[in-house]
Amino acid sequence: MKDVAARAGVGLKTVSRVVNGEPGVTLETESRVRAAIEALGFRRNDSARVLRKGRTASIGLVLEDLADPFYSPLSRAVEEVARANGSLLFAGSSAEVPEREQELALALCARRVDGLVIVPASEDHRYLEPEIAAGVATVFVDRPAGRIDVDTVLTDNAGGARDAVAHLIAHGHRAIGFIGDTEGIYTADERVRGYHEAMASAGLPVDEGWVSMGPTSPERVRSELDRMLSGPAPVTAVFSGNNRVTVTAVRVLADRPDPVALVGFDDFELADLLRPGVTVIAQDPVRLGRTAAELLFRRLDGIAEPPRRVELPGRLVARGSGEIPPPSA
Amino acid sequence: MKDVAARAGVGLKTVSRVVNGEPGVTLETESRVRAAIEALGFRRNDSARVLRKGRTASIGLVLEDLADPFYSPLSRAVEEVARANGSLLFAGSSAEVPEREQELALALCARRVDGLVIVPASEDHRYLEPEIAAGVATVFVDRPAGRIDVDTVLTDNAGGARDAVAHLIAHGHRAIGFIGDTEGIYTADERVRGYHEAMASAGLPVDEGWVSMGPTSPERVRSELDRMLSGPAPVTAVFSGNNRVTVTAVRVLADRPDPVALVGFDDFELADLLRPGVTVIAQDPVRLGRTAAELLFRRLDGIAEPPRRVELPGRLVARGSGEIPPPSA
DNA sequence: CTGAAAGCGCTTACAG
DNA sequence: CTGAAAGCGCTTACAG
Repeated sequence: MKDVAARAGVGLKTVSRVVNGEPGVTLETESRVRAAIEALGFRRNDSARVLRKGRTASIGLVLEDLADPFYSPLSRAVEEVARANGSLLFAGSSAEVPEREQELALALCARRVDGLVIVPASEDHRYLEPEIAAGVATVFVDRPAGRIDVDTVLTDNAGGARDAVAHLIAHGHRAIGFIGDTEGIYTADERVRGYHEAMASAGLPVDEGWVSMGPTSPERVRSELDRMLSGPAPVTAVFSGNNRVTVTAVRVLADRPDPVALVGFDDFELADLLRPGVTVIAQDPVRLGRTAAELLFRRLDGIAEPPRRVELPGRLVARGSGEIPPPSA
Repeated sequence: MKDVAARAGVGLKTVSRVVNGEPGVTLETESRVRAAIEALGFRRNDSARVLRKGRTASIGLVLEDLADPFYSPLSRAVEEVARANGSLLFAGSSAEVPEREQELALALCARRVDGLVIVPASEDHRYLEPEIAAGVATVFVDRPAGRIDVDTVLTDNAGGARDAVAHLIAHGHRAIGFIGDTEGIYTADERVRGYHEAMASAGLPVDEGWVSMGPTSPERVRSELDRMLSGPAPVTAVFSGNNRVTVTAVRVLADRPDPVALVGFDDFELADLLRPGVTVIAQDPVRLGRTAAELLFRRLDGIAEPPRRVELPGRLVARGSGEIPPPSA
């Protein structure tokens, strides 16, 4: 910038004015400056700009896995809102490792992102308190924050799970299995809670072998399903706790001679093309992401109100697999 | 930092040393500095650091759509390599709009990203020349750059398309339709080229109604398929040009009374669970992303060699739909 | 082991 | 309409 000013024979401030399109520069001066910029291949350095201005016009997104079919539309929605607000997006995957979430979030804060959208992997977010106090707008999405009070956007997981299980009960099932994600993950805990509530409110007992929480690896899901479907108190229907479990469940059930009812949490592409179509509780990842990002930019616009908690409903989509009656019926 | 130094009663440089874990500080001094950092809630500002150091330890990724099931694993792979190299990732979607690609890429350069991984939406990338000259490492992936010579990582699209069509020919088909993406998109053009080459090398004529290029919207794909399957020279097999076309094609063919052979470019989840399973030419988006990012960091490590062009093979995965014989056979 | 000075490339507040 | 000075928060190169 100094070189440009020298070459154009003007002051630094004048170059700054031209680069930023500010008024108060003669057309002739401006064209001289532009020529110098061109000749020198000048490119403004936004880092220096940031240092003076405070705002970086960038936000950070920390989630579990950028490649997950549930989170990638959520990311895209956050990106769109950022774009509409003139911001760029940093994105990082925690891979469900608490230390990695923290490392990412703090690295983004050190870059002075204006705000942070977080799908947490950890349970204690007090490490963010100094950042929030320093003005970093923060919104949690899909799962709540731990030990701090911030804006949060969630799906009604327990409600969705209740609907799923009630649907199976309405179709005549009494022995219903649940295969969920690892205990401690908020959504997993909420969904198993919804399962128990629905069974209880229908007056149905739950055999201890019917509920299985753990990693969503195909191996585990397959063996747990096989166990539930045979054994002393076999289930006649299965509620799968998320999209990855559902995909494996579909594979396993396809190999069995008798049809078994299935409802999955989370929708997925082609669910309607399988035979039978897969009945699901659909979340709306785009709306989750959009709502979270909009909340973030409201804060950045200076809206000061107590932290909000927004809960979006799940939606039951019946496609066939959830309407299969129990064998005896 | 100044405040911390004052409070600890040391020089600025000593604070810097403690913050950066550099040697040459007494344990006692260090603990005094740490206490001051704690008390003042000090957070290092990386923007200032960047201003001095040159490197920002961040790279940018510009692609078509972060939520696309093909690009989201590619993004994740780029992110992993960035992480392994201590870099953060900016990610942005061009939505196939050339101006948006350019706007994003230049905004990232203004933030002084160290490097750029680009899935281009435009055909002329000379706008990047000043940036590249200024030291921004740049790698193109999935589609080549236009009018500049840079590192590029591609799938062998024409080769994959030839394999797909040859496979259908080997199963007895002579009237084979192709539904591709919009003309002008590199991968679309390469795949239609492969289609024609395979037909030609088998000595088969191509009816002009058998090839259709355009948007991948379900409406267009459906109407074009219906047209190709009826009319004067109906096809007995279809080669679909990408994952979105394939998904619609599966839906359309499922509604038809007679089985029609189908091979799709790009693999997709659950392709094996459909009846029949869908035969595809599988690309490896993770490997594309990883290779591109590794090439980028090689450049950042100072490797100076002529731009490289890496081409990864596609892989035919036979699952049933591509092995359906023509009706007369 | 420690620190004062200069500077990275911009913008802000002010004066002309 | 234009510019010189100060400063954003760090690091570099040097001296003690």
